[in-house]
Amino acid sequence: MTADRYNAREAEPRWQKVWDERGIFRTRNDDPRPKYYVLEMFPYPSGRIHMGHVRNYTMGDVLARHMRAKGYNVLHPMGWDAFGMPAENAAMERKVHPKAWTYENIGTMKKQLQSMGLSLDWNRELATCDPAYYKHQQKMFLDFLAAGLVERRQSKVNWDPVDQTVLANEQVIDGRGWRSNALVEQRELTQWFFRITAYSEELLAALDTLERWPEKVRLMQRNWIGRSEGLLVRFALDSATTPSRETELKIFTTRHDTLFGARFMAIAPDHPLATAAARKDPALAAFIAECKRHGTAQEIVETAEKKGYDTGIKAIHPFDPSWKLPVYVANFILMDYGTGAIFGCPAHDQRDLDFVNRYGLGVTPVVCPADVDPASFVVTDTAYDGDGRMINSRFLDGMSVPEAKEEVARRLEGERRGNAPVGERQVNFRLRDWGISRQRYWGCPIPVVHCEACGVVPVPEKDLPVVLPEDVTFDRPGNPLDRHPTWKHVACPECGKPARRETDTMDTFVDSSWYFVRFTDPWNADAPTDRAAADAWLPVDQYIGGIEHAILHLLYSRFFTRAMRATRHVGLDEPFAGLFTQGMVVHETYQRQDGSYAMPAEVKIEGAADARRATLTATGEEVKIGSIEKMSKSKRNTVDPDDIIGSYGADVARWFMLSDSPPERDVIWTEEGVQGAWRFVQRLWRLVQEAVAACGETTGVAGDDSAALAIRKAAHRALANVSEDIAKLRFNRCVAHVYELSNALQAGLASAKGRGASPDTRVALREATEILVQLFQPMMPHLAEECWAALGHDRLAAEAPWPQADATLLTEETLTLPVQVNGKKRADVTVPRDAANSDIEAAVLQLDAVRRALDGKAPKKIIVVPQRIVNVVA
RNA sequence: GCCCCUGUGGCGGAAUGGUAGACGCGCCUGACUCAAAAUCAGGUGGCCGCAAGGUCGUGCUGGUUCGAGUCCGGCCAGGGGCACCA
Repeated sequence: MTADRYNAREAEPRWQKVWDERGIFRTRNDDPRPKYYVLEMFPYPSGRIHMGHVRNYTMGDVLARHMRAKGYNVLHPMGWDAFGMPAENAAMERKVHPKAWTYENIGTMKKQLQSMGLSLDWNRELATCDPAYYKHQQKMFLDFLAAGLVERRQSKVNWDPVDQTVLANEQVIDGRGWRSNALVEQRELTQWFFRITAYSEELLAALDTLERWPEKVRLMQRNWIGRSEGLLVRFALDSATTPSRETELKIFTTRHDTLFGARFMAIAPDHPLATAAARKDPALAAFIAECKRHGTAQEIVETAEKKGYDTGIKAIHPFDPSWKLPVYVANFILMDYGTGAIFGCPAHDQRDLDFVNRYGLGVTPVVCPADVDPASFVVTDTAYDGDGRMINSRFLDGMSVPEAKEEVARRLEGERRGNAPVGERQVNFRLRDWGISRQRYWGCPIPVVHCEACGVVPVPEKDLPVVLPEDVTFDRPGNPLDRHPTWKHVACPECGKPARRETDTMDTFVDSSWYFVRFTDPWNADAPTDRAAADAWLPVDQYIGGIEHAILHLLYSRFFTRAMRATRHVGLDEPFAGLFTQGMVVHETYQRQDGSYAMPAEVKIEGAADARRATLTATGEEVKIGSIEKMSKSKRNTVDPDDIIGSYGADVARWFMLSDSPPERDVIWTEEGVQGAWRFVQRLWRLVQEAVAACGETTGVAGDDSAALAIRKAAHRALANVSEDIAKLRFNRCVAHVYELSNALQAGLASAKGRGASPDTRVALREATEILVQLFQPMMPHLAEECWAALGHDRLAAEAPWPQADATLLTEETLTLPVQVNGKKRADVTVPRDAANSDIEAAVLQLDAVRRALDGKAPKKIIVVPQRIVNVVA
């Protein structure tokens, strides 16, 4: 064998240059072909790309190249999610300006992405930290403000009392600030909010229309929005016990059927009634302060031990004026949800039960399961939240849960106190408005001015963008914009008197909530969008990214698109018609004796299976092979894409990322896997050269010589399978089909060599080779160009139209059906494709295995599933 | 704590409710070679059997079905999200 090795290092940059020079991935908005918009979540420019990016962008690229071959005008852009905290952290730690750091990272990462051979239209590149981008974001903020979609109000933040700064949840570790180590407190600030809750109902309902979204993402969003139908109940307060003149406590409940099981009331630590009561009760004030002494993360609140403080206030049961319930301040009640107050029914809610067990408040079960005797039904440690009949509930006794809910709602609606009904049916959402204020420098400035005389004044459009000042310092914590000597001082746009700029910047989720729209006309200096371009390109046909964005980024983008519609920047509601969430890239970990981690590149692996051991290449020290985890800097189990591309080539990295694991699941990066991919690249190259040698420049249509027919069938079956699987993003199966075809082609070539190929076979072999190259072109585009050129083509493989599978080659004349007896496979039967069921049954009854099983008796039943299986029930 | 997902050979995985293990990795045998690597050909879930074949087998457990990896109930284990990481 004299075949050359395929030299990826030489070939890949060569083909990348050809693609670039011919501009074949540049997309025009006036192209008349049908559009297809494929987008991968744009990266944060953290420094270098990681394997997760390689996986994500390879998947999108396969789809983009495939759709291009299918004749679509494909939009496949790339940009940078360039604002965010890491740039400020770098500034503090390494004394480098966030802007310089960010753009340097972008430069590095762009080069890395380009070395992957992605079919991107780099002409549309954008960075969210560019004033040319955020100018339009500021304009939309003002439009949203005018449309009533922006509000300003108080909300809680994590406050570091030592650094005097606001902390992200990520910066709070075990309740302490990450730099100062001080105990974090909750603090109220006035902040800007986008009124996403104005669209709660719509965002929920429209989930049903997102048919090409994973069901689990829709479910997660549904739960996040959290619509619940319940009852608002106004409990009267015993005036003798209230701190000042409070007369009632409003609660929201979805379990009004259990009102007779009530044992206590609970209010949030920041509920106004709690604040009022604390003014007269120092111990309560201390308890509330204690509750605020941890961060704002919900996880912390809900996993904390359930604690309460009895305020001494009594609430009066709405159905019994003589029944008084104690009002507790409790650490597990959230002011953000409902009214920040509940009634506690321990028998049917686990949290309430834990609470009464701690404070000895007792339990009354009011819903009895169907199969339990009401007289003996008790609840002690486990609350019962199932269905049943009402007990211990006076006029509700004997009713079902829904009947009881209806009866309670009806009675309390009809009863009035003051001039309002005691009960009111209400739909409540868990979804909260989106707080976008950040007390940070490296973000999009919020374009408003605070004037003592005029209040909050929007920056006039002609003055946009409000540009970040560059002369800032990071020697101290806190917001550099706020302490900048001149930037915030500005004349009020309305009255001209000295005023102050807003120094908060926007949440970086705002930046990523509309970049996909901007890509449709990124050159537009006058407006955020060109309506014609945006409406023609959107929605994104296929969006691909990590599952970690299942809720926030995707929900915010859905809201933002609606807000842009309301302010006439786009004409649609849903930005992403198809969504795919890919899994993570994971790798083994290696740990030294001293517990520190070693990187895969530093380690040598020997042996197999149980005998595998790892040693440090440099010193020979043995390291422990640890669990497989998400690639991360802290575990040092990362593999640098540059190293892989440098030694094996981009095609190998791409191929391995697509092989084996289903794209929605995690993929384990292994050295063996990469080498397997590399060997396959070489094998394909040899195969194509052999095929060229065997078939020459043969063209024409193959006849049905039996060898030729077998090859053609294999090729067209692979073609049909790959076409179907790419469309469904089942790339691991595409890989398997390419392997199958190359196996079939290799066998075909070997026997053709032995016997001397007929003209028909030569034509079939050439056709199969061309199909093979086209099938892997989206996945390994450089190798495909090299092979395509070797096959004598002048045009690029990237520009070749997708071949059409010949349907007549996909069906067989006879079928071999498995035969089961009582559900267990015992034999096969081969029948003509269109055999009648009765003929199949007759053939099956002749089989030895079936006769043995029936032992002379007639079968009870024969089930023939056409084209599938036969089951004989003996 | 709440919400969501996943669990199949030695390993990654395949399987519209219809032959469990496609395809790959690894391993074994053979060819080529002085030898090794590379490459090529064949084999490869466990147990019993010379074989034909049988039998067990998709985290555990119960159910629906002619038939369950797939559907339903209960559990166990691992992972993702929880509103200021992106």
